[in-house]
Amino acid sequence: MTSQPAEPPPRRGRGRPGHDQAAVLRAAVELFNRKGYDATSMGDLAKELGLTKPAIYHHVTGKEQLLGQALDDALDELTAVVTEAFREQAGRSAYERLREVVRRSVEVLVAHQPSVTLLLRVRGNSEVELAALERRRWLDDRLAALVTDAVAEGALRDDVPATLVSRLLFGMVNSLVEWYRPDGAYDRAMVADAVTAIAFDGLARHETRV
Amino acid sequence: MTSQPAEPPPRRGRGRPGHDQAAVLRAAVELFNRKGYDATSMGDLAKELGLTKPAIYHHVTGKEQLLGQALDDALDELTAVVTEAFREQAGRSAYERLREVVRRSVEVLVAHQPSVTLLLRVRGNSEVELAALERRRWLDDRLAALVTDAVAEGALRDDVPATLVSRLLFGMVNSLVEWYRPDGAYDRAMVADAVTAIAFDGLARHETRV
DNA sequence: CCTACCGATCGGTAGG
DNA sequence: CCTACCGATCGGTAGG
Repeated sequence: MTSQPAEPPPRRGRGRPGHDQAAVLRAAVELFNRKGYDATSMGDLAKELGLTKPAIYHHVTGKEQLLGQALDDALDELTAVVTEAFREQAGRSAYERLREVVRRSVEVLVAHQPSVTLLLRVRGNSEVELAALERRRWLDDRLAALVTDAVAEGALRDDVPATLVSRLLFGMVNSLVEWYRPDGAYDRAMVADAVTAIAFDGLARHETRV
Repeated sequence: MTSQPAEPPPRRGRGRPGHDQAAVLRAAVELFNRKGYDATSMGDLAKELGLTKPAIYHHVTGKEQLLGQALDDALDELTAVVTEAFREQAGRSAYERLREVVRRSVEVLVAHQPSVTLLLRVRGNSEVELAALERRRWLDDRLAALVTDAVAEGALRDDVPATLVSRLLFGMVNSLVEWYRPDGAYDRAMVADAVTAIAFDGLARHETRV
């Protein structure tokens, strides 16, 4: 091994277009989602960016760092939604807070779809993935607690266990990442309305609603 | 390709424990789900079975064949559910057929959870995966058509586009594979009831139901 | 000659 | 940012 100067500052006005770290991350996340993390090689990423493989390592320290940054992005956004529901909405009923969490979660899913998609596919194959799973578990526990509170208030049906309700509700919300496309037929607000309506009122036509 | 005698009967009383093709497949699917297909090596599978890697090739022709068999299993089961809804239930309303499809889908998901989980994670990275995606798309189209019919009957709400309803409904159903465990707290019928109740009637408590 | 394997290694490619 | 490579490991197969 030869010693090597660490990270020269990015030159302007010379050399190639100048991809920055964010552009590499965006392209990486797009590929990770399209082909899967393991099936994506750093060579694939280089080709996508019009660089050589070694050139990527000028911008990022490695493949797993790219994954970690994407997972942190998704987790930070979702954590903000959940934290807010408990902190800033303390005066409202659990039912109202749950509706708000569902709506805001949908908005995060569509606004940060690529990184959230990666998060939902994490299997725990590395330290980075295990750390993400731990944060995700914390979120799931908070959401389940909110559902339990809403059932206890009498706002939600009590003929199904609250943990099961929570899993199915957020299973539906999370399924958005499988098909939602920002340039598709449905805009953000429309999807949020549809999810909230179907989740809380069901998809059957009712004669009377409360 | 060379012609080949199909499946010799398993010998008893001599040689090693005698893993058969089905046992290798079961172990492979379990590993594919736990670690991901690409992250699972044939060496991992060999270790799990207590064999050497070359020994696996006595039972199966390769890694991708294992994936293909699992995907076919899931697709065959789901295709049967959908086909039956159109063929054997022609006299019933679309709404009734849709409810039945949801219930039967839940049952297939929990009975064939490992292979269905693999199916839902396919990205199209190979011929085997592309073929599976094509069959899956056929299923999704049939299900969407059934939802459209149920809306046209007036049985389902018409304030949300039918394609969106279909995606959210089966997104919830499919999310089962993320957490359902056969040895867990919920049995098959309980989960099927919960999904159907929440999907069609919603999770809010209503004063009146139709 | 069969089966059920083993120790060793093939040609290629991964991340770095 | 490239050419030239590394240690390791991949899926799959050789002879015995």
